[in-house]
Parts: sequence; C-alpha cells; structure tokens
Amino acid sequence: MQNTLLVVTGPTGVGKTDVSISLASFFGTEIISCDSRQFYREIPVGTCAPSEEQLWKTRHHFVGNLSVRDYYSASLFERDVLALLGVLFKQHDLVIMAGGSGMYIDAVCHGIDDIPDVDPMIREKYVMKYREEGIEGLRAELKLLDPVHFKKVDLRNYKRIIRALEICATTGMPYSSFMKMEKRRREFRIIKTGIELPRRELFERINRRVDTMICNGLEEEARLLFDLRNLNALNTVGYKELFSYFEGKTDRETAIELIKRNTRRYAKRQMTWWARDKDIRWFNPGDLQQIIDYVTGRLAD
RNA sequence: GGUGCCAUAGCUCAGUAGGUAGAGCAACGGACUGAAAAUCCGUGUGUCCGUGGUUCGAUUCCACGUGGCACCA
Repeated sequence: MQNTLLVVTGPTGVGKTDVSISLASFFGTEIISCDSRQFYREIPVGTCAPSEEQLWKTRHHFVGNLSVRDYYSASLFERDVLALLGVLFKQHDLVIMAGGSGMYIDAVCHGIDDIPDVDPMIREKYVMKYREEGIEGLRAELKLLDPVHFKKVDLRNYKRIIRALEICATTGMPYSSFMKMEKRRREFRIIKTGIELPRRELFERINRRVDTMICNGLEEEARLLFDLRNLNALNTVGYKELFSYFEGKTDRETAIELIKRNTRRYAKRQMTWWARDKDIRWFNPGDLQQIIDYVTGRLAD
C-alpha cells in the first residue's frame, strides 16, 4: 500500500482539531499540525492548541515544539515534516496533516525553491532602511539589484521587497534567479480535504471562541509575554490587540472586539488562499463519515 | 395636549444654492515561495422615513402623516 498524507485544512475556528482527531482514531494514526502559531509553546490559549486530553488521545507533532523566540519558516517546516514523515510512514500507511497555514501546507505538498538562508543582521539592515527611507528606498535598491523581480513584485508590500533584497544581498545574485517555481513530486500520495461552514456560522463560532479564550486566560497569557511583544511570533491575532490594550491604546472591550474582527478577516484570507487549490475536497465539520468514505475510496484507487 | 429640532449606507454622520448622493468604521472581493494568525491591494453595498403639492425635474422647497429627541404644559 502506498503511503498517504491526508491533509485536513480549513479556516480558523471551523473545528479542524476535532475532525482530525476523529480521523486519526479511525485510521489509527498520528497528526502533524500545520499551524504556524501552534508551534509556539508559550501561546496555547490564543492559538486554541489541542488540549492535554486531545494530545494524550492522539499523538500530535509540531505543537508547542518551538519558543516564540525561535526563528522558523515554511521552508524549515517542509524540511522537518519530510524528515518526520520518513519515520512515521514506517509505522503508518496514512498520516494526517491538519492545520490552516496555507503556505506551510503548500510547502509540504509541493515544495518551495531552495534559497540560501539569510543572516538576520541583513534583514535588520533592510528594516532600518525601510524605517529611514520608506518604501521608495527599498524599491530603488531592488530596481538595481533585481530588475526582473522589480517588475513582478507588489511594490507596495515592504515585506516582499525586503525578502527579495535580503536574498540579493546575501547571495550576490538576483532573488528572481532562485525562483524556479517548480512543483516537486512527493514519494507519497496526497489527499486534500477541507472543512468549511457557511460564513455566518463560521463567524458566530469565531466570536464565541474568542470569548472562550478570554475565559480560559488569554489575557493572563498575553500579559506574561508583554515584554516580548515585538517578536514576530507574537504579531498574532489575540495578542497584538491585547498588547495594545496593556499599553493603554484601547480599552479591554474594544481589544476583544478587534480580536474577533481580525480573526474573521484572517479566516477570509485563508479561504481566499484555498480558493485556487482545486485538489481540496470540502466537507462540513459534521460530515465525518463522508470524509472517511471519501478517503477510503481514494485509498482504494 | 403645545412648540421646536431631527429622520440619508449595517453604524455614526456629511451633503446636494432643486439635476437620483459621500466620509469614517463595519462589510465585501483579491494577491501572496522562507516574518504568512504576517504583509499588501481593490470595492459604496442606498425606496435619501411615508403620502401628496410646486417644478421640465424633489433626497433637497411646501403641507400633512409617522417615528425619535428636547422643552413647555
């Protein structure tokens, strides 16, 4: 039997965790979490990480495996997951990867180009340049160092420009020369499923879940991390709004409303990402049997 | 009961010296190969409270009605 990676994705708050644990029980397998914020062990409440009980019931990987101080990326995730799958496929024909981080899922499913790592000091240099000269300064340098990418990149998105510049500066070669955009074939079969709900229901769930997080101690969790608030891992819905409240910039009630709104917007962005992926078969959270039928049907092919 | 003010987008409000209307927030759509729960881009969605009147033409002016607010009884 061919090894299979079963992807379970869907917007935040839709109920992926429960579905994926049920599927893991049914298939007698383990779960690779693909959620770029559940990696961080300091923020379980705000990321709605699987509970102790759920973790006990089903073995999860990549949950709380990093500190918010660690650097991580989609590329590192691709490398780590492929390595882990090599081990897991010795014990399981099917492994589940569940989560909502689209770029990380894509990195595992079809890879991303090999590009050398960047010295953090170089990124810092460009962030400074952005602060001092604005986006115009970044654009001017990119036009010189990589005119090809200059024509393609979103020139109003400073992160995209900095990314290209730091590669140019690190390697001495244009960023665009590394971008092959090839889709790598994997040694295992990939079945992609998504969990979705009507927008209205999803947004109600999200609003309720934020209230639950507050009850579960999100505020206290955020307060402990206040001094680290400038770390990228904490530029996250649920934390940035509370930091703003702690700094006196908004009141508590407004901060909670903003968490809800920003989570809704995040869910919308996730759905936009997947809209172009025609390989995903969509189900409702209650359709467990349909998902099992679909997967077993595909496995029999 | 009387007088005055108000009624325009989901919300708060602008505006049209009469030519079917626009801001903020919300909402909606999209991009995205190493920060991605990040970052960036785009879009006004409207019986202008109702019914008459004046007018070539009324959301705008007039009358009445309805609802809200304030003050006087």
